[in-house]
Amino acid sequence: MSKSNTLEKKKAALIEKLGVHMESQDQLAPLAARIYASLILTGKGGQTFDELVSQLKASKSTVHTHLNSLQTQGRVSYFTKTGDRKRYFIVAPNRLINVIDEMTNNWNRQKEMHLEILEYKSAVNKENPGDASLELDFHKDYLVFLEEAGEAIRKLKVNIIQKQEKNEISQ
Amino acid sequence: MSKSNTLEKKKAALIEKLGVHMESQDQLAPLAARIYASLILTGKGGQTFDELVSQLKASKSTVHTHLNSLQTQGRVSYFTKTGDRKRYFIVAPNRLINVIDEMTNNWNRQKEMHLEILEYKSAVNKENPGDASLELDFHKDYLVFLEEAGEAIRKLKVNIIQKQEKNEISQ
DNA sequence: TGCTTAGTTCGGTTTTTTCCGAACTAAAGC
DNA sequence: GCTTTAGTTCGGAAAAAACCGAACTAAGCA
Repeated sequence: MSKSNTLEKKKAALIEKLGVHMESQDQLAPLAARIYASLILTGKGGQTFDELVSQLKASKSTVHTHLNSLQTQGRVSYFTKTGDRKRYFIVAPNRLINVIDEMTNNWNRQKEMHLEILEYKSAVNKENPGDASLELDFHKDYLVFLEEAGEAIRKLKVNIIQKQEKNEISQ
Repeated sequence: MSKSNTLEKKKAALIEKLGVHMESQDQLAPLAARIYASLILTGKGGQTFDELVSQLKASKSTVHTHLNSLQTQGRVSYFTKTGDRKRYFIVAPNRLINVIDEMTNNWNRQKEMHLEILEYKSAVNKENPGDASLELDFHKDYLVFLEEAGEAIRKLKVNIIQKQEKNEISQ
């Protein structure tokens, strides 16, 4: 707990920077992003409700609401210490795998959208043959891209899981 | 121009669906997402300002504002026909490459953020040695992931460009 | 020169998001 | 049983985003 003043300031500045970044990146409300950023920078030790309230100078109710939604989103979880009623909030373990999964899910949704668009466009082409202004190729290329990007990420996921398993054994 | 009523309805429904999807995906205002969706479904023929206004039942000013920002974002452009003052708005050519570039830029920004976090965390560790609660590994794994994902996407980009060049020659 | 078409600007309304405060609950400790 | 701690709920204020209408410009043409 002997953190120097400079480090406190550095942390506040990084919370701000990370917060702004994640507001748009993860579509979080400003304060939700700050909470999440703070937990990232704090690590496994976690932060209590009150620490977050005072550090971020926000109301209890707002911190509460955002902590809740962060938890249902699977970004945040907490642990307790026996004989201590406080909750210690932390970044959910396995976040890296979650991020990867969210990314692939997202790409799958995009794939479905483009398939549906292709369907619509070929229906239009059937009524208006010889038009060829509908750029089917764009969507086909996009689909190939999504397919291959997904494959690349899937391989990375396997690698990461294997690496994690190895680390657990050697601990 | 002899589009059947069923197709019109199908288009409206798809605009809606694509619109909702892109509102969150690309952080566009509802109407901006509808405009963009409509242009995607319309293809190279493009749509005029007035067509968009009447199809989307929105005000000229709103359509104008959003068309403008879509253009500065590089998502939309337009062409004109000689002797016709109207502008025909279309999805910007080369969108696929743009999307890939945006993705890699995004990942680069994330890399910088995580590097900065690692820097902060090792500064903390220097003041508090033997703590080890700061999970440096998470960020290191994340960086590896971003690095390799970026590499995979870069290869895809090269493939797509080569394919496009081949197509242009054979046309 | 006046009229029409195509697009633009700006002030302000509506809607949505974000946040807060005050009152409340539930559990532990004295 | 009363107090403190830790968290929760809910009604609504404040701020931000999205959208609109009316007045305006600029270019072509009658």
